Amino acid sequence: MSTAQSSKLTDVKGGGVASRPRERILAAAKELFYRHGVNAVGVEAIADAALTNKMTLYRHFKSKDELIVAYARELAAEGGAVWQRIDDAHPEDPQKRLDAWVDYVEDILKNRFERGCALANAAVELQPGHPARTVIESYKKQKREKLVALFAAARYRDPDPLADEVFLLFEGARISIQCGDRGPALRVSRVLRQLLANAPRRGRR
Amino acid sequence: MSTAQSSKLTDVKGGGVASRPRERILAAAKELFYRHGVNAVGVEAIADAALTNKMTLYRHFKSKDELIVAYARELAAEGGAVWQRIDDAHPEDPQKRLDAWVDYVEDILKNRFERGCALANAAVELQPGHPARTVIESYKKQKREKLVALFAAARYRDPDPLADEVFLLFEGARISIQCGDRGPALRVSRVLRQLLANAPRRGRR
DNA sequence: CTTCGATGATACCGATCGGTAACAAGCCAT
DNA sequence: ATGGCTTGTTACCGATCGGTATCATCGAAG
Repeated sequence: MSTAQSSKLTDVKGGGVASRPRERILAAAKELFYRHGVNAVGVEAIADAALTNKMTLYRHFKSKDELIVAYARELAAEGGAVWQRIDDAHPEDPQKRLDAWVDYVEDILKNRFERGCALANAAVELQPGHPARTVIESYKKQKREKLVALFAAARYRDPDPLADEVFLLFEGARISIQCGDRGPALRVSRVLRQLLANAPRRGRR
Repeated sequence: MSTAQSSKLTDVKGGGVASRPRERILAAAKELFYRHGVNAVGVEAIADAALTNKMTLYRHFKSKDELIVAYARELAAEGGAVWQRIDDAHPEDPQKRLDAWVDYVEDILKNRFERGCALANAAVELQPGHPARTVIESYKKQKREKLVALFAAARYRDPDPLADEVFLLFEGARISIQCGDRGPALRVSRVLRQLLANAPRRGRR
Protein backbone atom coordinates (compact mmCIF):
# COMPACT_ATOMS: atom_id res chain seq x y z
CA MET A 1 0.00 0.00 0.00
CA SER A 2 1.40 3.34 -0.96
CA THR A 3 0.54 6.03 1.47
CA ALA A 4 1.37 8.56 -1.18
CA GLN A 5 -1.60 10.83 -1.47
CA SER A 6 -1.35 14.28 -2.86
CA SER A 7 -2.84 16.36 -0.14
CA LYS A 8 -3.77 19.60 -1.70
CA LEU A 9 -3.70 21.21 1.69
CA THR A 10 -0.56 23.06 0.82
CA ASP A 11 -1.76 26.11 2.65
CA VAL A 12 -0.97 24.31 5.81
CA LYS A 13 -1.32 25.10 9.36
CA GLY A 14 0.61 28.36 9.14
CA GLY A 15 -2.53 30.42 9.13
CA GLY A 16 -4.05 29.85 5.72
CA VAL A 17 -7.67 29.48 4.96
CA ALA A 18 -7.71 25.86 6.05
CA SER A 19 -5.62 26.27 9.10
CA ARG A 20 -8.16 24.98 11.53
CA PRO A 21 -7.97 21.24 12.03
CA ARG A 22 -11.67 20.66 11.70
CA GLU A 23 -11.81 22.14 8.25
CA ARG A 24 -8.71 20.32 7.14
CA ILE A 25 -10.15 17.06 8.39
CA LEU A 26 -13.41 17.61 6.57
CA ALA A 27 -11.58 18.53 3.39
CA ALA A 28 -9.42 15.43 3.61
CA ALA A 29 -12.47 13.28 4.28
CA LYS A 30 -14.19 14.78 1.27
CA GLU A 31 -11.29 13.84 -0.94
CA LEU A 32 -10.64 10.37 0.43
CA PHE A 33 -14.23 9.30 1.02
CA TYR A 34 -15.10 10.29 -2.50
CA ARG A 35 -12.14 8.66 -4.14
CA HIS A 36 -12.07 5.39 -2.21
CA GLY A 37 -15.45 5.09 -0.54
CA VAL A 38 -16.38 5.70 3.07
CA ASN A 39 -15.78 2.13 4.13
CA ALA A 40 -12.41 1.82 2.46
CA VAL A 41 -10.83 4.78 4.23
CA GLY A 42 -9.66 4.67 7.82
CA VAL A 43 -9.73 7.57 10.22
CA GLU A 44 -5.97 7.54 10.51
CA ALA A 45 -5.55 8.06 6.77
CA ILE A 46 -7.89 11.03 6.98
CA ALA A 47 -6.03 12.53 9.91
CA ASP A 48 -2.74 12.09 8.06
CA ALA A 49 -4.08 13.72 4.92
CA ALA A 50 -5.35 16.58 7.07
CA LEU A 51 -1.86 17.00 8.53
CA THR A 52 -3.08 16.23 12.01
CA ASN A 53 -3.71 13.10 14.01
CA LYS A 54 -6.42 10.75 15.08
CA MET A 55 -6.76 12.32 18.50
CA THR A 56 -7.59 15.74 17.15
CA LEU A 57 -9.97 14.17 14.70
CA TYR A 58 -11.86 12.56 17.54
CA ARG A 59 -11.96 15.85 19.40
CA HIS A 60 -14.02 17.31 16.55
CA PHE A 61 -16.01 14.26 15.52
CA LYS A 62 -17.04 11.86 18.18
CA SER A 63 -16.98 8.88 15.83
CA LYS A 64 -16.27 7.95 12.25
CA ASP A 65 -19.99 7.72 11.64
CA GLU A 66 -20.43 11.29 12.76
CA LEU A 67 -17.64 12.34 10.45
CA ILE A 68 -19.52 10.65 7.65
CA VAL A 69 -22.62 12.60 8.60
CA ALA A 70 -20.66 15.84 8.53
CA TYR A 71 -19.26 14.79 5.16
CA ALA A 72 -22.76 14.25 3.81
CA ARG A 73 -23.94 17.57 5.19
CA GLU A 74 -21.01 19.32 3.58
CA LEU A 75 -21.83 17.80 0.21
CA ALA A 76 -25.49 18.69 0.55
CA ALA A 77 -24.56 22.25 1.38
CA GLU A 78 -22.36 22.46 -1.69
CA GLY A 79 -25.16 21.15 -3.85
CA GLY A 80 -27.50 23.72 -2.39
CA ALA A 81 -24.97 26.45 -3.12
CA VAL A 82 -25.01 25.52 -6.80
CA TRP A 83 -28.74 26.06 -6.93
CA GLN A 84 -28.37 29.27 -5.02
CA ARG A 85 -25.89 30.58 -7.55
CA ILE A 86 -28.18 29.67 -10.40
CA ASP A 87 -31.13 31.36 -8.72
CA ASP A 88 -29.12 34.49 -8.09
CA ALA A 89 -27.91 34.65 -11.66
CA HIS A 90 -31.39 34.60 -13.16
CA PRO A 91 -33.81 35.65 -10.46
CA GLU A 92 -36.59 36.58 -12.85
CA ASP A 93 -36.31 33.92 -15.52
CA PRO A 94 -37.03 30.30 -14.60
CA GLN A 95 -36.28 29.15 -18.12
CA LYS A 96 -32.80 30.58 -17.91
CA ARG A 97 -32.37 28.88 -14.58
CA LEU A 98 -33.22 25.57 -16.19
CA ASP A 99 -30.82 26.22 -19.03
CA ALA A 100 -28.11 27.16 -16.58
CA TRP A 101 -28.71 23.97 -14.67
CA VAL A 102 -28.36 21.89 -17.82
CA ASP A 103 -25.11 23.69 -18.56
CA TYR A 104 -23.96 22.82 -15.08
CA VAL A 105 -24.95 19.19 -15.58
CA GLU A 106 -23.07 19.05 -18.84
CA ASP A 107 -20.01 20.54 -17.26
CA ILE A 108 -19.76 18.22 -14.30
CA LEU A 109 -20.45 15.15 -16.39
CA LYS A 110 -17.73 16.07 -18.82
CA ASN A 111 -15.13 17.40 -16.47
CA ARG A 112 -15.71 16.41 -12.89
CA PHE A 113 -17.27 13.64 -10.86
CA GLU A 114 -15.42 10.77 -12.44
CA ARG A 115 -16.65 8.75 -9.54
CA GLY A 116 -20.27 9.81 -9.82
CA CYS A 117 -22.38 11.47 -7.16
CA ALA A 118 -20.59 11.41 -3.84
CA LEU A 119 -23.84 11.33 -1.89
CA ALA A 120 -25.28 8.46 -3.90
CA ASN A 121 -22.03 6.56 -3.54
CA ALA A 122 -22.11 7.04 0.20
CA ALA A 123 -25.70 5.83 0.35
CA VAL A 124 -24.64 2.65 -1.39
CA GLU A 125 -22.11 1.92 1.31
CA LEU A 126 -24.27 2.79 4.29
CA GLN A 127 -26.94 0.65 5.84
CA PRO A 128 -30.50 1.92 5.79
CA GLY A 129 -30.93 3.73 9.07
CA HIS A 130 -27.48 5.23 9.14
CA PRO A 131 -27.80 8.89 10.19
CA ALA A 132 -26.01 10.05 7.05
CA ARG A 133 -28.64 8.38 4.90
CA THR A 134 -31.22 10.76 6.31
CA VAL A 135 -29.15 13.68 5.07
CA ILE A 136 -28.67 12.10 1.67
CA GLU A 137 -32.28 11.16 1.19
CA SER A 138 -33.66 14.51 2.17
CA TYR A 139 -31.17 16.23 -0.10
CA LYS A 140 -32.15 14.15 -3.10
CA LYS A 141 -35.79 14.64 -2.36
CA GLN A 142 -35.25 18.35 -2.09
CA LYS A 143 -33.41 18.41 -5.35
CA ARG A 144 -36.27 16.79 -7.20
CA GLU A 145 -38.69 19.24 -5.57
CA LYS A 146 -36.51 22.05 -6.81
CA LEU A 147 -36.89 20.71 -10.34
CA VAL A 148 -40.65 20.47 -9.96
CA ALA A 149 -40.85 24.06 -8.78
CA LEU A 150 -38.64 25.20 -11.62
CA PHE A 151 -40.71 23.44 -14.24
CA ALA A 152 -43.86 24.90 -12.75
CA ALA A 153 -42.38 28.37 -12.73
CA ALA A 154 -41.29 27.95 -16.33
CA ARG A 155 -44.90 27.09 -17.16
CA TYR A 156 -44.38 23.51 -18.19
CA ARG A 157 -47.65 21.66 -18.27
CA ASP A 158 -46.68 18.58 -16.24
CA PRO A 159 -43.93 19.57 -13.85
CA ASP A 160 -44.01 16.40 -11.79
CA PRO A 161 -43.51 13.75 -14.47
CA LEU A 162 -41.04 16.02 -16.18
CA ALA A 163 -39.05 16.42 -12.98
CA ASP A 164 -39.11 12.65 -12.49
CA GLU A 165 -37.70 12.08 -15.92
CA VAL A 166 -35.02 14.74 -15.71
CA PHE A 167 -34.06 13.70 -12.21
CA LEU A 168 -33.68 10.06 -13.14
CA LEU A 169 -31.76 10.86 -16.29
CA PHE A 170 -29.30 12.88 -14.29
CA GLU A 171 -28.95 10.29 -11.55
CA GLY A 172 -28.51 7.58 -14.14
CA ALA A 173 -25.86 9.58 -15.92
CA ARG A 174 -23.86 10.06 -12.77
CA ILE A 175 -23.90 6.43 -11.73
CA SER A 176 -23.13 5.36 -15.29
CA ILE A 177 -20.00 7.45 -15.35
CA GLN A 178 -18.22 4.76 -13.42
CA CYS A 179 -19.81 1.61 -14.74
CA GLY A 180 -19.98 0.87 -18.40
CA ASP A 181 -19.78 3.14 -21.34
CA ARG A 182 -19.47 6.81 -20.46
CA GLY A 183 -21.14 7.70 -23.72
CA PRO A 184 -24.74 7.82 -22.53
CA ALA A 185 -23.80 10.06 -19.64
CA LEU A 186 -21.84 12.41 -21.85
CA ARG A 187 -24.79 12.69 -24.20
CA VAL A 188 -27.41 13.28 -21.53
CA SER A 189 -27.23 17.05 -21.70
CA ARG A 190 -28.44 16.88 -25.28
CA VAL A 191 -31.30 14.66 -24.22
CA LEU A 192 -32.15 17.11 -21.47
CA ARG A 193 -32.14 20.10 -23.77
CA GLN A 194 -34.34 18.31 -26.23
CA LEU A 195 -36.68 17.33 -23.45
CA LEU A 196 -36.98 20.89 -22.21
CA ALA A 197 -37.51 22.18 -25.72
CA ASN A 198 -40.26 19.75 -26.61
CA ALA A 199 -42.18 19.32 -23.39
CA PRO A 200 -45.61 20.93 -23.56
CA ARG A 201 -46.18 24.20 -21.77
CA ARG A 202 -49.12 25.86 -20.18
CA GLY A 203 -50.97 28.85 -21.51
CA ARG A 204 -50.31 30.74 -24.71
CA ARG A 205 -49.82 29.01 -28.05
CA MET B 1 -34.08 -19.99 -9.75
CA SER B 2 -32.02 -22.91 -8.50
CA THR B 3 -30.97 -24.54 -11.70
CA ALA B 4 -29.10 -26.90 -9.50
CA GLN B 5 -26.89 -29.38 -11.23
CA SER B 6 -26.18 -31.64 -8.31
CA SER B 7 -27.17 -35.11 -9.39
CA LYS B 8 -26.18 -36.70 -6.15
CA LEU B 9 -28.55 -37.56 -3.41
CA THR B 10 -26.06 -36.73 -0.78
CA ASP B 11 -27.24 -33.21 -0.39
CA VAL B 12 -26.43 -32.01 3.02
CA LYS B 13 -26.33 -28.69 4.75
CA GLY B 14 -29.36 -26.65 4.16
CA GLY B 15 -31.93 -28.95 2.69
CA GLY B 16 -30.16 -30.09 -0.41
CA VAL B 17 -30.50 -27.21 -2.84
CA ALA B 18 -26.86 -26.29 -2.92
CA SER B 19 -24.75 -28.92 -1.33
CA ARG B 20 -21.44 -28.06 -2.84
CA PRO B 21 -19.41 -25.55 -0.89
CA ARG B 22 -18.52 -23.38 -3.85
CA GLU B 23 -22.14 -22.79 -4.70
CA ARG B 24 -23.10 -22.15 -1.13
CA ILE B 25 -20.26 -19.66 -0.78
CA LEU B 26 -21.24 -17.83 -3.92
CA ALA B 27 -24.86 -17.73 -2.81
CA ALA B 28 -23.90 -16.40 0.59
CA ALA B 29 -21.64 -13.81 -1.00
CA LYS B 30 -24.46 -12.73 -3.26
CA GLU B 31 -26.70 -12.14 -0.32
CA LEU B 32 -24.20 -10.46 1.97
CA PHE B 33 -22.34 -8.42 -0.61
CA TYR B 34 -25.61 -7.07 -1.89
CA ARG B 35 -27.08 -6.26 1.46
CA HIS B 36 -24.05 -4.76 3.15
CA GLY B 37 -21.61 -3.94 0.36
CA VAL B 38 -18.49 -5.78 -0.69
CA ASN B 39 -16.20 -3.84 1.60
CA ALA B 40 -18.38 -4.22 4.66
CA VAL B 41 -18.50 -8.01 4.60
CA GLY B 42 -15.62 -10.19 5.71
CA VAL B 43 -14.75 -13.55 4.25
CA GLU B 44 -15.43 -15.24 7.55
CA ALA B 45 -19.00 -13.98 7.61
CA ILE B 46 -19.49 -15.35 4.12
CA ALA B 47 -18.06 -18.72 5.06
CA ASP B 48 -20.30 -18.86 8.10
CA ALA B 49 -23.38 -17.98 6.10
CA ALA B 50 -22.42 -20.69 3.63
CA LEU B 51 -22.22 -23.22 6.46
CA THR B 52 -18.58 -23.81 5.82
CA ASN B 53 -15.33 -22.17 6.85
CA LYS B 54 -12.70 -19.77 5.66
CA MET B 55 -10.31 -22.51 4.63
CA THR B 56 -12.75 -24.08 2.20
CA LEU B 57 -13.59 -20.66 0.85
CA TYR B 58 -9.95 -20.07 0.05
CA ARG B 59 -9.70 -23.45 -1.63
CA HIS B 60 -12.28 -22.30 -4.16
CA PHE B 61 -11.37 -18.62 -4.43
CA LYS B 62 -7.76 -17.65 -4.14
CA SER B 63 -8.57 -14.25 -2.64
CA LYS B 64 -11.47 -12.09 -1.61
CA ASP B 65 -10.98 -10.02 -4.73
CA GLU B 66 -11.39 -13.10 -6.85
CA LEU B 67 -14.55 -13.95 -4.97
CA ILE B 68 -15.81 -10.49 -5.79
CA VAL B 69 -15.04 -11.12 -9.44
CA ALA B 70 -16.95 -14.38 -9.33
CA TYR B 71 -19.79 -12.52 -7.63
CA ALA B 72 -19.86 -9.96 -10.43
CA ARG B 73 -19.76 -12.67 -13.07
CA GLU B 74 -22.64 -14.45 -11.40
CA LEU B 75 -24.73 -11.30 -11.40
CA ALA B 76 -23.89 -10.59 -15.02
CA ALA B 77 -24.90 -14.12 -15.96
CA GLU B 78 -28.21 -13.69 -14.17
CA GLY B 79 -28.84 -10.45 -15.99
CA GLY B 80 -28.07 -12.15 -19.28
CA ALA B 81 -30.47 -14.93 -18.42
CA VAL B 82 -33.28 -12.42 -18.05
CA TRP B 83 -32.69 -11.18 -21.56
CA GLN B 84 -32.46 -14.73 -22.79
CA ARG B 85 -35.83 -15.55 -21.29
CA ILE B 86 -37.37 -12.49 -22.88
CA ASP B 87 -35.89 -13.34 -26.26
CA ASP B 88 -37.13 -16.90 -26.04
CA ALA B 89 -40.62 -15.78 -25.09
CA HIS B 90 -41.04 -13.53 -28.13
CA PRO B 91 -38.50 -14.65 -30.72
CA GLU B 92 -40.31 -13.00 -33.62
CA ASP B 93 -41.56 -9.78 -32.13
CA PRO B 94 -39.06 -7.17 -30.95
CA GLN B 95 -41.84 -4.88 -29.80
CA LYS B 96 -43.12 -7.55 -27.46
CA ARG B 97 -39.62 -8.07 -26.20
CA LEU B 98 -39.42 -4.38 -25.34
CA ASP B 99 -42.76 -4.50 -23.62
CA ALA B 100 -41.72 -7.57 -21.67
CA TRP B 101 -38.55 -5.82 -20.61
CA VAL B 102 -40.52 -2.82 -19.34
CA ASP B 103 -42.73 -5.20 -17.41
CA TYR B 104 -39.62 -6.73 -15.90
CA VAL B 105 -38.29 -3.30 -15.01
CA GLU B 106 -41.54 -2.38 -13.35
CA ASP B 107 -41.55 -5.59 -11.39
CA ILE B 108 -38.06 -5.36 -9.99
CA LEU B 109 -38.42 -1.72 -9.11
CA LYS B 110 -41.61 -2.36 -7.23
CA ASN B 111 -40.77 -5.63 -5.58
CA ARG B 112 -37.06 -6.38 -5.55
CA PHE B 113 -33.74 -4.63 -5.55
CA GLU B 114 -34.40 -2.44 -2.56
CA ARG B 115 -30.70 -1.79 -2.57
CA GLY B 116 -30.47 -0.94 -6.25
CA CYS B 117 -28.34 -2.62 -8.87
CA ALA B 118 -25.87 -4.97 -7.25
CA LEU B 119 -23.33 -4.48 -10.01
CA ALA B 120 -23.51 -0.71 -9.87
CA ASN B 121 -23.20 -0.81 -6.11
CA ALA B 122 -20.13 -2.98 -6.35
CA ALA B 123 -18.58 -0.62 -8.88
CA VAL B 124 -19.03 2.22 -6.43
CA GLU B 125 -16.99 0.37 -3.83
CA LEU B 126 -14.22 -0.83 -6.10
CA GLN B 127 -11.29 1.16 -7.36
CA PRO B 128 -10.99 1.73 -11.08
CA GLY B 129 -8.79 -1.09 -12.30
CA HIS B 130 -10.23 -3.73 -10.03
CA PRO B 131 -10.78 -6.89 -12.09
CA ALA B 132 -14.44 -6.99 -11.15
CA ARG B 133 -14.96 -3.55 -12.66
CA THR B 134 -14.09 -4.97 -16.05
CA VAL B 135 -16.92 -7.45 -15.68
CA ILE B 136 -19.33 -4.78 -14.55
CA GLU B 137 -18.45 -2.30 -17.23
CA SER B 138 -18.66 -4.77 -20.06
CA TYR B 139 -21.99 -6.02 -18.76
CA LYS B 140 -23.48 -2.55 -18.65
CA LYS B 141 -22.12 -1.74 -22.06
CA GLN B 142 -23.58 -4.96 -23.38
CA LYS B 143 -26.92 -4.16 -21.87
CA ARG B 144 -27.13 -0.82 -23.58
CA GLU B 145 -26.13 -2.46 -26.87
CA LYS B 146 -28.93 -4.90 -26.36
CA LEU B 147 -31.36 -2.01 -26.08
CA VAL B 148 -29.98 -0.42 -29.23
CA ALA B 149 -30.39 -3.67 -31.14
CA LEU B 150 -33.90 -4.07 -29.83
CA PHE B 151 -34.92 -0.57 -30.80
CA ALA B 152 -33.45 -1.09 -34.24
CA ALA B 153 -35.26 -4.38 -34.65
CA ALA B 154 -38.50 -2.75 -33.54
CA ARG B 155 -37.97 -0.18 -36.29
CA TYR B 156 -37.48 2.86 -34.10
CA ARG B 157 -35.94 5.67 -36.05
CA ASP B 158 -33.14 6.62 -33.66
CA PRO B 159 -32.16 3.54 -31.69
CA ASP B 160 -29.01 4.99 -30.18
CA PRO B 161 -30.35 8.11 -28.49
CA LEU B 162 -33.42 6.17 -27.47
CA ALA B 163 -31.29 3.48 -25.88
CA ASP B 164 -29.27 6.13 -24.08
CA GLU B 165 -32.37 7.67 -22.63
CA VAL B 166 -33.99 4.40 -21.59
CA PHE B 167 -30.75 3.07 -20.20
CA LEU B 168 -30.11 6.15 -18.09
CA LEU B 169 -33.69 6.28 -16.85
CA PHE B 170 -33.41 2.71 -15.67
CA GLU B 171 -30.03 3.19 -14.06
CA GLY B 172 -31.24 6.35 -12.39
CA ALA B 173 -34.31 4.59 -11.09
CA ARG B 174 -32.27 1.84 -9.52
CA ILE B 175 -29.82 4.11 -7.78
CA SER B 176 -32.66 6.34 -6.62
CA ILE B 177 -34.37 3.46 -4.92
CA GLN B 178 -32.00 3.82 -2.01
CA CYS B 179 -31.44 7.54 -1.88
CA GLY B 180 -34.27 9.97 -1.76
CA ASP B 181 -37.85 9.61 -2.71
CA ARG B 182 -38.71 6.24 -4.21
CA GLY B 183 -41.50 7.87 -6.16
CA PRO B 184 -39.61 8.70 -9.33
CA ALA B 185 -38.26 5.18 -9.57
CA LEU B 186 -41.68 3.66 -9.06
CA ARG B 187 -43.10 5.83 -11.80
CA VAL B 188 -40.36 5.17 -14.33
CA SER B 189 -42.15 2.30 -16.03
CA ARG B 190 -44.88 4.69 -17.05
CA VAL B 191 -42.31 7.08 -18.45
CA LEU B 192 -40.72 4.21 -20.35
CA ARG B 193 -44.00 3.05 -21.84
CA GLN B 194 -44.82 6.54 -22.92
CA LEU B 195 -41.39 6.91 -24.44
CA LEU B 196 -41.75 3.70 -26.43
CA ALA B 197 -45.23 4.67 -27.57
CA ASN B 198 -44.28 8.13 -28.79
CA ALA B 199 -40.80 7.69 -30.21
CA PRO B 200 -40.78 7.97 -34.00
CA ARG B 201 -40.45 4.84 -36.07
CA ARG B 202 -38.97 4.02 -39.43
CA GLY B 203 -40.90 3.20 -42.54
CA ARG B 204 -44.62 2.70 -42.99
CA ARG B 205 -47.18 4.90 -41.27
C1' DC C 1 -10.73 -52.40 3.06
C1' DT C 2 -7.76 -49.16 1.35
C1' DT C 3 -6.74 -44.99 -0.92
C1' DC C 4 -7.32 -40.33 -2.05
C1' DG C 5 -9.25 -35.96 -2.86
C1' DA C 6 -12.46 -32.75 -0.74
C1' DT C 7 -13.97 -30.75 3.47
C1' DG C 8 -14.11 -29.38 8.47
C1' DA C 9 -11.93 -27.45 12.53
C1' DT C 10 -8.86 -24.71 14.88
C1' DA C 11 -5.17 -22.13 15.78
C1' DC C 12 -2.43 -18.75 14.18
C1' DC C 13 -0.17 -14.73 11.48
C1' DG C 14 0.76 -9.64 10.74
C1' DA C 15 -1.81 -5.73 9.70
C1' DT C 16 -5.25 -2.61 10.37
C1' DC C 17 -9.58 -1.22 12.23
C1' DG C 18 -12.18 2.42 15.38
C1' DG C 19 -11.35 4.54 19.56
C1' DT C 20 -8.91 6.19 24.07
C1' DA C 21 -5.45 7.54 27.88
C1' DA C 22 -1.85 10.34 29.19
C1' DC C 23 1.04 13.98 28.79
C1' DA C 24 3.84 17.52 26.41
C1' DA C 25 3.75 21.66 23.69
C1' DG C 26 1.73 25.60 21.77
C1' DC C 27 -1.47 29.55 21.65
C1' DC C 28 -3.86 33.70 23.26
C1' DA C 29 -5.93 36.65 26.61
C1' DT C 30 -5.56 38.49 30.99
C1' DA D 1 4.06 35.28 33.77
C1' DT D 2 -0.02 32.95 34.26
C1' DG D 3 -3.70 30.53 33.39
C1' DG D 4 -6.81 27.87 30.17
C1' DC D 5 -7.89 25.97 25.91
C1' DT D 6 -6.51 23.73 21.70
C1' DT D 7 -3.41 20.85 19.51
C1' DG D 8 0.51 17.22 18.85
C1' DT D 9 2.56 12.84 20.09
C1' DT D 10 2.84 8.35 21.49
C1' DA D 11 1.40 4.31 23.13
C1' DC D 12 -2.07 1.41 23.72
C1' DC D 13 -6.70 -1.31 23.64
C1' DG D 14 -9.75 -5.17 21.90
C1' DA D 15 -11.61 -6.53 17.70
C1' DT D 16 -11.47 -7.81 13.16
C1' DC D 17 -9.35 -7.96 8.74
C1' DG D 18 -7.48 -11.15 4.72
C1' DG D 19 -4.97 -15.20 4.46
C1' DT D 20 -2.41 -19.68 5.87
C1' DA D 21 -0.72 -23.99 8.23
C1' DT D 22 -1.87 -28.19 10.28
C1' DC D 23 -4.32 -32.06 11.04
C1' DA D 24 -8.59 -34.75 11.61
C1' DT D 25 -12.55 -36.50 9.11
C1' DC D 26 -15.43 -37.85 5.51
C1' DG D 27 -17.25 -39.95 1.15
C1' DA D 28 -16.75 -42.38 -2.69
C1' DA D 29 -14.04 -45.14 -6.10
C1' DG D 30 -10.90 -48.88 -6.74
